[in-house]
Amino acid sequence: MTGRAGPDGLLAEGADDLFAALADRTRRRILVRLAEQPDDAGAVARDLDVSRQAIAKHLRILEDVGLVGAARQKQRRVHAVEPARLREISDLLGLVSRGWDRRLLQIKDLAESRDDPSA
Amino acid sequence: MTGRAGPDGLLAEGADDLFAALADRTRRRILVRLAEQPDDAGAVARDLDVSRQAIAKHLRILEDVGLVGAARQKQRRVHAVEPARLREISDLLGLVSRGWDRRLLQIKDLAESRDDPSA
DNA sequence: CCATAGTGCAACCCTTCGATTGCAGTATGG
DNA sequence: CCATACTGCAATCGAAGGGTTGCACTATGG
Repeated sequence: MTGRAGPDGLLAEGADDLFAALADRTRRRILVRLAEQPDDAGAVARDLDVSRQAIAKHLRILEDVGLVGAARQKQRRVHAVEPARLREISDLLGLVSRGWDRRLLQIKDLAESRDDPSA
Repeated sequence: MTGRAGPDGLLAEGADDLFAALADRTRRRILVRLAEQPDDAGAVARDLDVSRQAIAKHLRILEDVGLVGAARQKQRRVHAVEPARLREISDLLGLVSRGWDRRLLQIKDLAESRDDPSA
């Protein structure tokens, strides 16, 4: 996403779409469903009890951020979770949290000094 | 969140609120801002060029999911990022992605066999 | 050739939610 | 006691987005 480690990764260009994609419960259900079994939109829709078109929209979003991939099989479009992309994300979050931990060590002291009633 | 490792963590009860909290760009900006410097709603609002009330709402949400903590200082309410909670989240995501990686090794083979044009 | 099952696009409803403004309450400091 | 600077709640506006239905298109398989 950035290559730089630290809090600013959260504000990077693609971060918005990525977090937005993950924010929807139905999309997360789709991810879990696809992790169990790659399938086409219709099959997922039947399992999750949502219309095929709604699932298709979600799949489009998940594809756009690289969380799932798709491949044509005859007239079907079979979708599957993209593990590499997934790994990327967890790594990013790891970096962010580590960066914060580092910063927050100083900040904690700082905050305590500011708590000082002498201010 | 669950204690169990694996994709299902994404569907856990609190996951919705957590991802929703992280989904908003302004809230992520607030987190970064607070990581640099713990402060009250008014100060953050001035920096981010958003109304104080809007910031206050966001802070409430961030508090609810445990991403930030607050402490009274005289009449001020000073907010700061909660590193422990942050760590929790990245750990969860790590578990999820590792779980998926494991599953997806099998799934990849499966998908490739399904891609087989002889079908 | 026809029935079937998948896709993709578009229009629409309705709920959610981010942001604003306004006002009242509370505590600090002169 | 009064001015200041916070806080907290409420009402409102507008945009975004999830879900639905409907229709046209394509390709497989009898």
